[in-house]
Amino acid sequence: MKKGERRKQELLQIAYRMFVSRGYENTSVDDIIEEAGIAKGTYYYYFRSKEQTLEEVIGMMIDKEAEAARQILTAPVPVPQKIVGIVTSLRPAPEEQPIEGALMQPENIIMHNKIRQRLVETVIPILSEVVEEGIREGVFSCDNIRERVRMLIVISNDTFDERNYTDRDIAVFIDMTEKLLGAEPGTMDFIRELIR
Amino acid sequence: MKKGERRKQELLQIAYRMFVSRGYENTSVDDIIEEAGIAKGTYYYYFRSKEQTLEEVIGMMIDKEAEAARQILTAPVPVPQKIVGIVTSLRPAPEEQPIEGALMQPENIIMHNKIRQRLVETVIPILSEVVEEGIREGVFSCDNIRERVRMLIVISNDTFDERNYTDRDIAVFIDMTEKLLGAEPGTMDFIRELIR
DNA sequence: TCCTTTTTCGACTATTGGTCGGTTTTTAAG
DNA sequence: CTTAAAAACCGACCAATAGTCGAAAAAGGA
Repeated sequence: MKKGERRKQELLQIAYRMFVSRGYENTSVDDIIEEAGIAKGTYYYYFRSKEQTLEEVIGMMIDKEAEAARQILTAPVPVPQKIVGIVTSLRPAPEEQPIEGALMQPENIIMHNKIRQRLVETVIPILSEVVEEGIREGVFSCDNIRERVRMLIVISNDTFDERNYTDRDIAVFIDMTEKLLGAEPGTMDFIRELIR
Repeated sequence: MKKGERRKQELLQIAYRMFVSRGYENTSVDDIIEEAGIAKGTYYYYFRSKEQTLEEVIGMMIDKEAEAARQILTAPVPVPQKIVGIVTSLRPAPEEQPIEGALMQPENIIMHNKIRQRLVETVIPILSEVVEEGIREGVFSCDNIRERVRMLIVISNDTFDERNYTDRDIAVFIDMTEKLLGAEPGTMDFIRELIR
């Protein structure tokens, strides 16, 4: 009765590895079952479809990211650093599986989008807490926190994810982050150091 | 020698209609050739692949959007209105083919992304001109125009595309647009009227 | 042991994007 | 008009792929 659970975890791990390294589209169910050494029927005993597998794999990833974010939440660092720390941790599995050259960016839009979508929803509340902390401390000053946090995530994603950003992109990002949260000019300048 | 060109345009039109109404993924090459009344070989005489068809279809759409944007560029309306006019025209084929309920949003990520990507590149220069015009007029005041314009497009897309936005989303969007371009508070308030 | 439930198997199906050799139609030159 | 090359077209065929299904093996009690 628990052998099944182990099997499922095993399949999830294999699928995770293959999805991340070769992309969701470029991984066939046959690939997965070959790697796992099982038959087609067994795979579909555990998953309703290939997409459901992706959904569960993403769930795993999200959980990990969220936990990392919550970790930062209680860390003894200044609020602006917390913000940036959480936001920059949103890049899906950067150190995890940077196998090969271009694997997470080009055609893997489906997975990428699904991750981003669910990540946003997960991280908004966490990030909102940090912003509220900053407001209490007087570092930030703004209303509509959740909406602003969402926008922060969006512009961060677009600026840094899968794309060559210039110094000017960074400058605008810093400027807008400060204005988004109502921080004093210069508050977020330290971002420049972190990136490069 | 021009019969071929007509055929190709016809196929492009059919593909466009089907991609938009049923989604790229949910449209098979067989669907297209059946609708067109031609054989498989003929289709592949005109297109290297299904994806190339999508690419060309998107090209058509982009051209239309870009022309509409350029139209607004020379229209006799205040600069802020121009900005909003162009930005809100970016939603791909809203009035064109709103067939069925959820057709452009759910799983059509691939097409959606490709459109967005190429649209951004096309519209940035046009929108930048408008912003420069606004700067000359004294309505706006900012540097790094292209980067800011890009960000404007991004936040606009995220706020209004495929998602339920609240009054607070709009408030934040207006606020950030003004700050992004260095406009006086209130300059962009008219957006509220346009939307609703 | 015997019956039930869980797990596994792999042959089979349907759909899909794409290929290929050959046939018909157009075009234009002689 | 004849004819040969070029353009356009055809549809059978192929390979890959997600997903199905009935049955067989394992595992678990009673």
